[in-house]
Amino acid sequence: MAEELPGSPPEETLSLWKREQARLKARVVDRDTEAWQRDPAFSGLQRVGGVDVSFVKGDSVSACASLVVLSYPELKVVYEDCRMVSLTAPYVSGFLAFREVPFLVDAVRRLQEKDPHLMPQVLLVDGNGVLHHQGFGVACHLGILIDLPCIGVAKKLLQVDGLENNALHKEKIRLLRAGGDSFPLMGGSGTVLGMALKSHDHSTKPLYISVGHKISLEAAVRLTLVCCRFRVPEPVRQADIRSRDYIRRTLGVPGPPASGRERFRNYPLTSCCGDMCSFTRSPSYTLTHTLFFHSSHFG
DNA sequence: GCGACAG
DNA sequence: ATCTTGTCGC
Repeated sequence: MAEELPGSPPEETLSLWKREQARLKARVVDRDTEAWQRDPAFSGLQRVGGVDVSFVKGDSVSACASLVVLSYPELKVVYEDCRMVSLTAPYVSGFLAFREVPFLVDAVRRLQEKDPHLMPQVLLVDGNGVLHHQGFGVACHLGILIDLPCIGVAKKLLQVDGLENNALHKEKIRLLRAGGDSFPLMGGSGTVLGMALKSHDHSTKPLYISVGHKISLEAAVRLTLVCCRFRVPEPVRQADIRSRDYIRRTLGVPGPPASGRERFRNYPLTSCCGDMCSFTRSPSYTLTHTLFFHSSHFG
């Protein structure tokens, strides 16, 4: 049975979360640390990872966390890990990591134990890096916890530090001509927090790229671009597709194939997900994740 | 009451 | 995030 998730955490919890973000933020490295990152052709780069969490319709707790690893430059999937999980924290803008990151860390840990030679050299994360309220989005958070280069790839502009999706911003987007065109996202302090990137010649909406950990913004944008067959870079796109498929296979098609709108009529989700989840976490999300964070570092 | 709101 | 079918276009 799925636990109830509060609509919004108490102010005290948000305060703890902010303090944790501030503490971990000091460890972020926003420059290139690997040789391949400075190479014009990324020679030396062989594996790029992508992570995502997809949700079960009508259930705020059940989700599928996925990690995929793609070969570079072929962009073929060489590793996939999908897992049903029970989320313990609600979604709060600015605190996405506290909802999703524990399960992503678990996935990376499983890879480390099962196929360490397939460990990606960089991870593309669905969400922001330093382009964030506290300068510490989910891509930074994950990067710090697993000590791997991470890139924040957001599909919508997070309006922080004076950044606004206003008429001027939309005009700048309109002026992006070809795939690869971009413009900097300057925060109020004059710092470049990220880049708006047209990832495809015929894509209207840009991607919002920011540094997660152990990579420069320039390399992050350049790598994202070479991973794009479509608007969303292939590692993130494959993680998304496969996690959604996993949910469909697991919860959506228990019986003979039905047709039309008959297929996904509110199946009893809770019965099956209890068995699927090997993680049973504390019902309270107040301190659980913070404690979990301390105990997780390797590599 | 109104706008904002990564996933 | 998710709800949604076909359809127009390269």
